[in-house]
Amino acid sequence: MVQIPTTPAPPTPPAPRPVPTSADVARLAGVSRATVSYVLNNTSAVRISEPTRQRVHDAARELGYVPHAAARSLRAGHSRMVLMPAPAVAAGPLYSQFVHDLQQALSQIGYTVVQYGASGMHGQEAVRSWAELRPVAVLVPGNGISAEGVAVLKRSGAKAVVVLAAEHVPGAHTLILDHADVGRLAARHLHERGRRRIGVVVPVERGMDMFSGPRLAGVREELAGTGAEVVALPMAHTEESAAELAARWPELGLDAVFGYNDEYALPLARALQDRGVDIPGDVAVVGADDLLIARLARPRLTSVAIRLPAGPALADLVDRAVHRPGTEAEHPGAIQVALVVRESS
Amino acid sequence: MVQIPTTPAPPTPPAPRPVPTSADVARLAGVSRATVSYVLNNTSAVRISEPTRQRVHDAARELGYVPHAAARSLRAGHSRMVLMPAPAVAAGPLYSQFVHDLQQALSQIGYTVVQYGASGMHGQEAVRSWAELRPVAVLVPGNGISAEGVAVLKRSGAKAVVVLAAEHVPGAHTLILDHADVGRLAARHLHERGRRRIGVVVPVERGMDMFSGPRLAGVREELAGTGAEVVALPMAHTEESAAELAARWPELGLDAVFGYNDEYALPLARALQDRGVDIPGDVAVVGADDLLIARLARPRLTSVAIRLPAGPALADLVDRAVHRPGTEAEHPGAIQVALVVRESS
DNA sequence: TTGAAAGCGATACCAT
DNA sequence: ATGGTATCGCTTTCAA
Repeated sequence: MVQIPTTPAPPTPPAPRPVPTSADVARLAGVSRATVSYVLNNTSAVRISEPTRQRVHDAARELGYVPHAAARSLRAGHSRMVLMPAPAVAAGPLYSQFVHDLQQALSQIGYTVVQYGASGMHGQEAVRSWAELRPVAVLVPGNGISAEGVAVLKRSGAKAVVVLAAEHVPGAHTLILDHADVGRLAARHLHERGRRRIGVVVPVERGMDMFSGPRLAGVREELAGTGAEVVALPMAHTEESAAELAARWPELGLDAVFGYNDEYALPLARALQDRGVDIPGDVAVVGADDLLIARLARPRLTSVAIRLPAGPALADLVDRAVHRPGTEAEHPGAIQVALVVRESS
Repeated sequence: MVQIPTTPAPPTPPAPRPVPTSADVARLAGVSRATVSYVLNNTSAVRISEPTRQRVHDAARELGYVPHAAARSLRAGHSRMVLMPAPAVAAGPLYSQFVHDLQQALSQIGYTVVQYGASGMHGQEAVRSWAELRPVAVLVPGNGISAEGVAVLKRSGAKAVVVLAAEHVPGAHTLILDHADVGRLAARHLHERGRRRIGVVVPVERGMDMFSGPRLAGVREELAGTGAEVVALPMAHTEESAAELAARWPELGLDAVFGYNDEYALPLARALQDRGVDIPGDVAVVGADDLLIARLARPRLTSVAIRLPAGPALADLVDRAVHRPGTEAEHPGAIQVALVVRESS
């Protein structure tokens, strides 16, 4: 038998029938692509006869036609996409709720929220990958963007850049949230209650240092010069890690602890109680984020509440910024941070 | 002065300098668009002289050029985007961690995960809006998609559709997770412990019924014909709602409660204890999701653990499906659901 | 080594 | 009432 060498007999894989385009619909309906576009978009500026409409709709349904968003927005020159880079750390309850509310609110007014998970990129590289998607607005949670980054986004067509950061970022609508304030508030409170050797939980989970760093720094800053001592306490978000830390308590000799977070403070408080430490008698405990679990603990946990902006308000800010690209430096104001004193301190 | 009538003097709005394109870069560098593409993509099939490279790079930097992802993937005919519709409800800790891990794992192997927040759409309408983005794979958490939906996605170019649902969805890789099983497991356990009047917390938050319905049904089903009674207990995720429910306890006369979730079970357990109810003496409590807080409660909370697939494993499944579009009906198997007995029951 | 040009899919102007 | 066609930004043959 003779093998034909030139044509290696293409194995003809399952023949993945190509994705239908508007041209296919037009062909099947016996009309032009323009007509297809008119019909499917209900263009009011042009009248299409009812029979034609029907034929187009039938053809589209038969082929299972779905328009191509990229092609559409390429042609249109804009999109209604609001991009939020997904955080490097698994979202806590506070942030999950925040994103969810914002998403709802933005959907209401016609935007599409996209959480973009591009882990492993940093700084300008990350910013550029966001800009490639040409979002109409970008909402950055955390200090991951600089003034230059904002400029890149703006030049790429973003009408609004909203940043949640400790300091104002030029060109962006900055929601000021300085995690050092959280630490300061907790430290001041503990100091006022007469505590002088204060531990600060520092999560060992990587990516968390973005928040834990400033919080610890805030505590240190607040207590500088008061004679009070500050001890950093590395801890993982597990029962075991909390138990180990509690086991070392006698040698640490602390009379208070800022637990970074309600989610870290609580396991530690539990572990301490299990070893016979009285809260707040022997050790005062303060958490943060004011989660529901803080209220469920016994004693109820004192916590630093962070009042993130409500979804509709933030959505409205984005919407206004999109319509008035001029108002760049509008300061939406600082985020409220407040101590909620309960029984643990 | 003579006005040229054909040009109606475009009002020239604030002149938002148009977004620079590769053509602009080419112009500034004095080369063709092709050369720009070669240089910026480091095309190996073609050699560009070092001086030219430099000029192109300089021009790109000067203009702040960022490539247009939509145009790129339109031309390429494919993308590496894995789309996950954002759930209608704020994500709990279990799901947040799951998404985060999966995102990390997919990023490792070159995919981009996008959580798409298109609230307010349902069924086929929602599916079509996902298909418009032409993702290479779609991962649907929950029963929000049918066999027809999968077909639409596949026809739109999706190589893999992974579904987390109670029943196998034809055409998709289905990870079977029947929330009724969660209810069944809890119910069986409580019945074995001799409980006969069993309450089931049903979250009032909207969107939650997607999971609470099956869980309640599972409890009912498991106890059908045993003579045990089942009482649905509407409750919000707040301390107050839990307290109200606890206040009605005497008239309810229940000896056990399945709390839907650790996050609902715990506030209720607390409220009951506050009213002098002994756990598990008077009332047995079972939660679900096996969160850390279940272990922190006193007594420690019995919980139904749901072992979601690990990020890397699932990422690998997606990757294989993308490369072998044929293996459509591969069953990744059911998700493990297991009771973790602690002290509350 | 570089450039001209075709085309990806959809839309909107201008004719017919 | 429809159709032809230029265009959006980019990649990639094919020629030069």
